[in-house]
Amino acid sequence: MQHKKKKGGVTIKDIAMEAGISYATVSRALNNRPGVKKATRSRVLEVSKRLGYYPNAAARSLVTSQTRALALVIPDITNPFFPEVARGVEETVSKADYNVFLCNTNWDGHKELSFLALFESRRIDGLILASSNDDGAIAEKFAQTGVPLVVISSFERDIGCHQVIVDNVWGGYLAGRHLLEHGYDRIAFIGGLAGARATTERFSGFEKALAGAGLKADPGLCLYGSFTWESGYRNALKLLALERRPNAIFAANDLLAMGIMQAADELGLSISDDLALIGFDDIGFASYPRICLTTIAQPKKKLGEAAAEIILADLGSERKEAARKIVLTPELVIRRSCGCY
Amino acid sequence: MQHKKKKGGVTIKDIAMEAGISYATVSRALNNRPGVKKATRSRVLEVSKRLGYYPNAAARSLVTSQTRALALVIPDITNPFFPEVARGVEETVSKADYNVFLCNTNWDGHKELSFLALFESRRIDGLILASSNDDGAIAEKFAQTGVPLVVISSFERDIGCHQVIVDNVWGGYLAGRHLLEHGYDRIAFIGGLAGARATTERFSGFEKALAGAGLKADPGLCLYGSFTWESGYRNALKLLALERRPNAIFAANDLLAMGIMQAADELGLSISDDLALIGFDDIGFASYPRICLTTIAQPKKKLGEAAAEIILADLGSERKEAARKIVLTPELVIRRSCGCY
DNA sequence: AACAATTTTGTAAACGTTTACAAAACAGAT
DNA sequence: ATCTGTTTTGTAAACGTTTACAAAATTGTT
Repeated sequence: MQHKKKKGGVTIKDIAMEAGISYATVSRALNNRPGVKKATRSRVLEVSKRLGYYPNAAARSLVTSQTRALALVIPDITNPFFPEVARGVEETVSKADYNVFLCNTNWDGHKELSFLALFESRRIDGLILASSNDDGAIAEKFAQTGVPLVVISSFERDIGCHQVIVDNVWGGYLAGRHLLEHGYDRIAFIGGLAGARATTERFSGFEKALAGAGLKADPGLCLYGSFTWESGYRNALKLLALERRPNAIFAANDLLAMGIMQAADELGLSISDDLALIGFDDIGFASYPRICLTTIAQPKKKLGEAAAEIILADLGSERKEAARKIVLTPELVIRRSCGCY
Repeated sequence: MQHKKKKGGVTIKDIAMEAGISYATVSRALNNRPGVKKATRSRVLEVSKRLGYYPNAAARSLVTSQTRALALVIPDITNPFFPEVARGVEETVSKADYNVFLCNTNWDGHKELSFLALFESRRIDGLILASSNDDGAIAEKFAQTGVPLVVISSFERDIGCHQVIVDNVWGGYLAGRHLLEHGYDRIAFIGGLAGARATTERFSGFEKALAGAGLKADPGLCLYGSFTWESGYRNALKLLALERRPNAIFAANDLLAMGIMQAADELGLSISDDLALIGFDDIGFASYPRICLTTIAQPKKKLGEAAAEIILADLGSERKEAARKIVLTPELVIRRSCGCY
């Protein structure tokens, strides 16, 4: 008859007992603290290995008040963009022995906010936030917790925390300019969430490009919804049913673009011949031959890595770090959908 | 001049002080333990809210020896199959106030094993494992830790832990049978990792279907690699360069199938007319109009949910639960790629 | 008003670490 | 052998909870 719970594993005291020394010394040996005799240290190491000792993270946290855990908040694990970012984060921080709680919000501000309790309770050491909410209210709440925070989305007002973003305006500009160069005169814009920075910034770059050509965006050709392909599909259907339908569309992300493709396909319209299309993100599937989506590529993994490095640096330093802001530059990658070939 | 670290937040003692009672009572009130006066309880709640109290998870873990943290190990966060599973897990366990560490192994057995230290150290309460390694060696090591473990992949030998799997053999059979019904006589198989259960089981179902028609799988038409689309692409290229090339292919997952499509496209071969194709998983993109991949659909989210529920049940019960095994049934979903339309 | 029974509260120990400080062991010099 | 200085080790407190047990307060009964 065995107990279900081993009720705690091997502790530092067991090692001390076995090695015939005090547990303070064991702690020192295990943590490579100075002032412990070589012979003792190796004996401790030997015993600890033999007994199968693993330090109890909770106990350690309690006294050091750091958990070596981070949280990464993303709005949609189902959008290939975010797993890529997550990978960048995870790989970087794991090298420094940090682990990450992946928090998926499903674009739900309430759920996002509800993670606050998690962070507070678990006393995570740092937080990387890709907010679904763009007025910065939630981010500000997170910032108030005092843990190092880096946001990988931008906000209207300055939150005063680290920031790693890609230059959405520039990306939008690139897209607009490229479409213009092709001579399209009725260029539509399909955004994600209305008011979301990813939408508005990309749009403003797009507008800038139009302005450069002496044009203005036609409000009737600018539709919004959410960052899903269903939304792109529905809005494209509307746009393409128009009397004078657009001959080019800039989509605020690739998922939207794929929805647009779908709509065009169904209507028998040829993407690139009848309708030029540019997306944003460069998710893996964009390069797929059957898709060949021209898009504004974001350095996804890099984004995660940069955010992780900032957190790590902040965690490593004693003083409070000044808020850093890193702006990554997106690039136009030309495939078929824009009608270039 | 402010200190960087707040060095611990509001504690139970602060509340006790403020409310003028002992901290044991505060603890009881906060945890809804019986035997605390209604008035006291509400006062505690009020004070705790006013002070912004969050229980310290580490301290709590230390005494209760449970962390309310689970780990989910997956081999490839970049394969849309797994985020879907992850979502099922996360949504289910979060309702019971558990959080999850997402551990991505990149199909690397070493990395997978290295997570062991994490689990031991963090004393996670439970573990859901989609192993990249199929002989069960790693899973067995995980099982030895004594924490409730549910694997969502199958192994050659019986590991003696909970298991939630989909019937790969049946899935393979469905695929083979469907292809056979179409009259294809040279059916190839492109697997993922050779020897991986996902590969071998799906293949064995496929063989069974062939056998039912008095046929045998042609070893020359069965290629292996990894579960990525690049691998599918490369192997398809080989297959399609054959003198007597196959007229149908069963791919062990959708990513592979998409690679195969790509190869066919490049060679000017029509999927469905010149080459029938069936995948496995039913990732989101399979239903995309430009893909229209006929595939064996796995209940991805369900898989995660079921695994999570088992863990939760195990965690909830006092005695050691008998190992449960849940087998989910995959389904054939017919789209274009198999030549049905 | 006193007692028993019950409800509510408080005290203290425990969980497994880290770390300041004190104590002991050792080395080298006399 | 003794002393000094250094290295190594040990003791004890602390981190923030939970919880068994003891103590106190409250209630009901007579």
